[in-house]
Amino acid sequence: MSLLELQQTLREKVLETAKNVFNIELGQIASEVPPKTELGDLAFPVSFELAKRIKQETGEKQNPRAIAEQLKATLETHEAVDHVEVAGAGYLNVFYKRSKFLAQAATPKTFKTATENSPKRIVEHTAVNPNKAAHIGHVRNSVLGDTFVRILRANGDRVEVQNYIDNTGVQVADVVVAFIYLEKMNLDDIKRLDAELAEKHVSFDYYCWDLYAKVGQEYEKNAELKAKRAEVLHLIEEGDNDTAKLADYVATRNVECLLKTMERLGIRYDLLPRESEILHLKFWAKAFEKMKELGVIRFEMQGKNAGCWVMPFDTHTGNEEFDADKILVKSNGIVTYTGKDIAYQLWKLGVLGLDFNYRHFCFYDDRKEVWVTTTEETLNRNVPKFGGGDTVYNVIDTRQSYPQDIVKKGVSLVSPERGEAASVHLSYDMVTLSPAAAEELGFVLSEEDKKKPFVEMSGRKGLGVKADDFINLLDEKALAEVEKRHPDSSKDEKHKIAHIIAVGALRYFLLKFTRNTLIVFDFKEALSFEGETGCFCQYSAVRANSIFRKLEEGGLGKAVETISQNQVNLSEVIEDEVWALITLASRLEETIAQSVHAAEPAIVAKYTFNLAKAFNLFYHHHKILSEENELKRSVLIATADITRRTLTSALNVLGIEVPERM
RNA sequence: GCUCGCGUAGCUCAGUGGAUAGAGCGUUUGCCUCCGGAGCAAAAGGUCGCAGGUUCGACUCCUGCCGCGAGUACCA
Repeated sequence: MSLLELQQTLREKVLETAKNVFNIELGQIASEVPPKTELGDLAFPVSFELAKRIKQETGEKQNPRAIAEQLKATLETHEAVDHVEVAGAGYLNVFYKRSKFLAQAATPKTFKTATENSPKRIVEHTAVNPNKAAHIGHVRNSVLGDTFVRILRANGDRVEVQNYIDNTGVQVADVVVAFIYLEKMNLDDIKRLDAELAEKHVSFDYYCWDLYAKVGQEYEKNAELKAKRAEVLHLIEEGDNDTAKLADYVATRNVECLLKTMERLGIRYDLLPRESEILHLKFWAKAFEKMKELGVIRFEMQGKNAGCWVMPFDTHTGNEEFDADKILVKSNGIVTYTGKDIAYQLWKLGVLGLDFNYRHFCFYDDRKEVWVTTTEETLNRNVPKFGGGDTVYNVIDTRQSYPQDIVKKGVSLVSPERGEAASVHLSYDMVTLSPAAAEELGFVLSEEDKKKPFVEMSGRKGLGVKADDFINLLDEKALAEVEKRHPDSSKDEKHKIAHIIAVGALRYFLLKFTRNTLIVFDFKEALSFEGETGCFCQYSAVRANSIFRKLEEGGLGKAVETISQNQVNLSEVIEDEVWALITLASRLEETIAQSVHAAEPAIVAKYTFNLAKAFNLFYHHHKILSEENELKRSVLIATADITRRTLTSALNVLGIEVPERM
């Protein structure tokens, strides 16, 4: 029986007793982990609630402690429970049978795995405009999304990962304007440039990063150039012309670069849905039709929105300056981004009534395939079934909460049976720079900016820490540390270890903050390998593993056997501190469930760190291999094994590997 | 104006209505006769923005206020 199941059984026992003894239907009751091991393993603060209910229903006043005493007996009948104590004003504290618990935990367990019938979750994340290199703010999105994907999988769900490519938007148009009018290049020139850059080991997306910043500055002083943007955008949207072909090349190359960057962090995708297909396959027309039919949107005959199709939004109150309704189709007949997004979301949920066509985009090194949408009918019959999620999670920053609310509402009006709950905006706050960090990067700040607590990163200004630059910095720093400790390892080995550490540092740094915390990026903190870091967690696991390298052959098996044969005697040997570690290490499954429920990856990150910390404490207090009492030694070995397995699993859920040594 | 988020130790942040509010960093002081010091231990540090309310019990829920941020485009 898993810990979760045990908790549920005990909860039900309490409910049952409340009904039988006091004739009270409690519905849901809370259980909690007591603040200290000495206080037990599971607590029910249920007697307070019961006392109130009894008074309400019978007028009889009962002491919560007396109520707890009566509940105590039934819980103690459970085979996994050692004893129950009534504490404080009426807490019901349950103590598990330590030996039985340990014997069971000593056998390795795996996560639930998804089957074809498991609910399908679609997670859309990354969605960097394909016109430049990704910066650290984009990485927060991807790491959050990717980690949530891993959390869902560990929870036994079926997951599809999408990275939306806005290949026909203004940001791509800006870079295309720059190529054509500033650099005076055509498609062949760009291809030549691309080859030259490759020789110089300059990434195409880095070149575009600078170009994008350059065109942003040019717009400021050149109105004529800025006018080109609308013209270029129109040509790109229309498709089937030289400008659109050039734009497609630029966007595709940037996507290729992006996928490489993300692969360095262990982040992968199943499908790249592109805006160009949403346009050309007329997804919007279909959604528009449905929305009109169902009366979800209305055509404004008068007022300032005359000639537009709008969706009423009643939770906001408008005034002269701001409108409460959201325009989906402009008076010139052009659909807004939010409109297109509703169509895309309907497709993700499988209720649009249209589908994309798909073609191969690329393979990862292990031959896992990435697909991209296309307009042409595909001959390939082995295309996976994309879309049609039971739940769709959109990882998008919090500034887009309003349009996301509109999308959610629009979709639920078109498909009430799916409702608003099927669309989840997994929102998060920005990664910004401290003014000092921005100046460190060589940016000249205005006096106004200098006074601010943080400066927003801006691709348009070229202000930001590029993802690859930062990963390189972490790689270098980690390599220097590895050199110090393992000068004799091979060069490949050292690089490999350094990179695992670098990825751990970056991912953990971005995951330890809860989603709605604004991160002010600090180089020193983000580059740290000490304290609450990924490295700390990896280090604990590596040390745990090194115990088992030194343990005699078959030592672990022998320890487990000793434990299962001596269950009765174990209780004396399992002291509180060791027991605290065993129970903590048994809570990964529960933590993952919580994390899914709250859509909050930071919960798993915090858990992992706490487990690593608890292991270090254990490690310093016990000499495991030299322990002379065989029974105690077995307990220590089993505890270390449970911990390292859980720690490794938890880190993997965070997308962090455990190196052989470090 | 309205909507949403935030305000907790010097700094950066955790904290499903429950027991004495916790970490990391920083500061001070200890710990390698070793299964790895990228570590461990101890000390100092708090009016949980303010004021009411609900509750047996509030950092947590409700109301009002103060401060900060974001959104509120016929941009994407």
